[in-house]
Amino acid sequence: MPSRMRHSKLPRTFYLKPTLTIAPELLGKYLVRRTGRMELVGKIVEVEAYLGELDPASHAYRGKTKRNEVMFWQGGHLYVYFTYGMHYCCNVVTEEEGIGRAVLLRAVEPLRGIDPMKKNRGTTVSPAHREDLTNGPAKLCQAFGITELQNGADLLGNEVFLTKGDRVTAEEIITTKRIGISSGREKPWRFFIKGNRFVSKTPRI
DNA sequence: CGACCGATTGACT
DNA sequence: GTCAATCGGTCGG
Repeated sequence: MPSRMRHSKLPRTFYLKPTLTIAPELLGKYLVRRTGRMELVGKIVEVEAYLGELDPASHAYRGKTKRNEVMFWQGGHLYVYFTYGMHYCCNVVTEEEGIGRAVLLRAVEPLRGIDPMKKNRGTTVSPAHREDLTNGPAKLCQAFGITELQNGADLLGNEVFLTKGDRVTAEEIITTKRIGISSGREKPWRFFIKGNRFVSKTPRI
């Protein structure tokens, strides 16, 4: 595929579909982060869907609050939250305005800007293990310089956005239960690319 | 207001 | 395998 196709920004309509349709479609898409002259790019390899009022594990389960209000914006915005007193995680907001649903980005494969990603992650990252840069939701936010300042960012803007990326076939997609939650455990709403070494570690169930 | 805990990570036994 | 870090959100009193 020509590079200009892979790097064409996803349109608003992509984000307005049902969340469980969008989640697996996000696999293979490129996450692009621009800061000044720097451009960081990673291919999305693992995601989880959070279905608002239908989902006790979702921040939006009990309705809109100051913290989760971005989840209720129109699809195609970035919802960033702070957790464990030290980590940020980012989500792609989905569906129409007023519906509190989103897809958590759990892991990406670094494609461009590896050195600045290493710098953002700090010296604890071994150079021998490139996957340690972005194989977890908080790791990828740190590597991409995503913080509360990017909460509410429009994915049709130029600060952070998604592009068409690489084609991923249905046969390459594995569906499992979600990770690290205490309610809604049974829902098979985690999706990742089979065999990709940048997928986060799966704990025993 | 106090207590509990989290869509995690990294260090350590 | 276990566990501390570290603080905002949430809920009960």
